[in-house]
Amino acid sequence: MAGITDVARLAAVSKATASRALTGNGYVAPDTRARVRAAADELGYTASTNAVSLATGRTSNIGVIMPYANRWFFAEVLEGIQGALLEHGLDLTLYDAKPGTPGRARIFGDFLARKRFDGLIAVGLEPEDGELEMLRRVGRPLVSVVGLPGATSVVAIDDDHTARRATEHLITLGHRRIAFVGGPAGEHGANVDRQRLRGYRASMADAGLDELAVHVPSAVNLPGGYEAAVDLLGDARRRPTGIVAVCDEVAIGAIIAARRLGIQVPSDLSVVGIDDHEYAEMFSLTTLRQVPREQGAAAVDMLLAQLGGSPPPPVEVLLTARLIVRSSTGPVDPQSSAVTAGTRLRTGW
Amino acid sequence: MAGITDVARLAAVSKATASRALTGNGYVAPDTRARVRAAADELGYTASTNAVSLATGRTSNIGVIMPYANRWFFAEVLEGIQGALLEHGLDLTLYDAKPGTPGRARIFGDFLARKRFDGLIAVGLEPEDGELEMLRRVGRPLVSVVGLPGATSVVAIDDDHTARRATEHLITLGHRRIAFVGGPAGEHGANVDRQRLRGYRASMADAGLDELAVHVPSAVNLPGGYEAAVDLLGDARRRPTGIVAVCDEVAIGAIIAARRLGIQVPSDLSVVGIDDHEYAEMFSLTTLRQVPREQGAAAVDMLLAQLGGSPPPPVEVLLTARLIVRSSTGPVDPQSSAVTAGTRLRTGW
DNA sequence: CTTAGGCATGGAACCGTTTCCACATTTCGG
DNA sequence: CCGAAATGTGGAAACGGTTCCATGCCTAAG
Repeated sequence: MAGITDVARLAAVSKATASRALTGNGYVAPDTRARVRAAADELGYTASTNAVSLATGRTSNIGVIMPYANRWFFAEVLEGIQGALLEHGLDLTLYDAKPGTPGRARIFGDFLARKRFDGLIAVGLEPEDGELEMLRRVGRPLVSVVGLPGATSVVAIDDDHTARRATEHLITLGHRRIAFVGGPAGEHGANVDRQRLRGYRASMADAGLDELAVHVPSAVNLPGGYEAAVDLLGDARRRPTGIVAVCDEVAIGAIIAARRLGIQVPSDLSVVGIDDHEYAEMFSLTTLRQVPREQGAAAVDMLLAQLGGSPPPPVEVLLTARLIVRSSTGPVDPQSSAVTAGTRLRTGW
Repeated sequence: MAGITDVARLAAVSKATASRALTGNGYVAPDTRARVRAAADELGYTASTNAVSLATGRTSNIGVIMPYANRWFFAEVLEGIQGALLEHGLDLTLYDAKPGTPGRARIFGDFLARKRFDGLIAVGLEPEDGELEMLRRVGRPLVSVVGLPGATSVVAIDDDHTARRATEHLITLGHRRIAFVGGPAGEHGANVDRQRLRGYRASMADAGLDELAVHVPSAVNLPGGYEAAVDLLGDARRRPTGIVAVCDEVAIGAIIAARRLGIQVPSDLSVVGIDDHEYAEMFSLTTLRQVPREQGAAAVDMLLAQLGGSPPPPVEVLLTARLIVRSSTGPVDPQSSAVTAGTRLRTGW
């Protein structure tokens, strides 16, 4: 492998000059620079990142820590981050810190301590124990996408408000019996889900519908939404006319459940989600669109700003989700409450 | 930040001894080692990875390059790799090389050339132009999960064989009109998809059913499968009794389409997929299970083996997919071919 | 009782850059 | 025309580790 010494020799200059010519720091005569460049090209020279980092103290690498890499939101954010970093010529090191695993402890204990990065982006991280403190102790700029509220600069949508708008959308359409499907049972579960639930409750309360508010917890994915909806919709007497789902996957699960139970969407049941998942269109799902990819890119921008200037006070960027009306929601049908068809699960598809 | 010099001073030994004590290379008296360890702990010492890499030539980092990070297969493989690396204390740098993007060119041109890793895992990579040559020129051990056949060590399932078994499963159940849904139109599309199509065709030919073989191309995802199946199933006369889908997502799309068209699964239509996607169970999908997570872990093992000893000849590890029979497939129903219900799309859900 | 070899340690070179500092040469305002 | 500032270059010192080599001691084999 050709080193800068080789380049310098070939260009007949000193290492120092070669370095200046290639990095652009300091004075170099134009033709000298050209000669060095040519030599570098000829030798196929690429600076050793390790040596550069050691000398400058700057890795050109950003760490990304998230609890999952295989869920829609996280995967999309990851792609957004990756794309933005790519443009800046920065590498990305991924830390997949699954809650409650021994691996997670190692990540916080060992991996982060290596400081292989100039800055860190935490996505949807809900710190346990002393994890927040450990993040802090790393001593690198930290930006988060969802989560770590107050502790760092954050980019996210306003989950409370978004759930409110989803609920209001149904209320405006005349719905009163509106259930919230998905998310945490009790005090557990992700912050995001709890906030959305809170937004739903607030919205119901504002409309004087406290009494009718119902929360059906579920796993936050398609099968979870399906099962919860089967439960909820199976009993015709407590069946709502509208469902606010904690996210699109749950909403789609609910739609599939409704379909299986012979309940027509939207004439018998309106369903609204949050996300605008890649499947939303296929299921004609009305939803509040967020674009995780943009959130990832925004986080990169914020981080880079911090890497440049002095650390700004923690900033909170709240993006607004846009309501995308498709045909999973509609006005409440005065007839529909009489419908009793399909209360029993049919078997098979 | 405490350096090894500080540790050495505190433990009253030389840098050399401190290094040996901490890395475990070379002779160190037990009590000296203990003293150094204690000093390191007290100072909260963590070796600078850059300095270590520079001195040893070993980054403790593995690069992973894949065209997508947000598709089921890729995300699962990624988690498998991450988990395995975590156990070995290795970091993971992710390169998301989307086909045909300018970013991809930069990744191959600049990013990989930095050699920030000891080895590289390519997942489902289909090299364009001189990309294979560029990968080679990086000069680091390379293992791939799916793709790069022959060029490197590979771990994958035998797609041809797997599709064959899926097809044979339906044939054994008495099906004759079996269509293949999903994948490439013409010569384009992913290698994997082409191989599966080939396996299907071969199996049909073996059973003397060449004439009945039908391929309906589609985007390789849920909506793609849905649309293709609506087309295929819409016309009762050319409707098959069985569908082999290129993957589970497409299969599920087809099941949803069938359901929407009023076609009963499995009595009117059997559907078999490949993957055992996380949604497969919910849809009672019969499928050939592959476990991408294991493939990722296996790739890590192979790579680590290469990093240790001398490079072995390219090895091909073909995993066997297991047939998981659920209730989306069943014996062909002699009555069912007479069924004509639901040929027209109903609107709404 | 030698002496070869294992054990334990420290000094110094080295990994491949960047950058500080010193020095020389221009350029330019006054 | 002169001195200061700007420009251009090279030597050498970092950056923070690992490892080669030399040294000295101790043990055990011959």
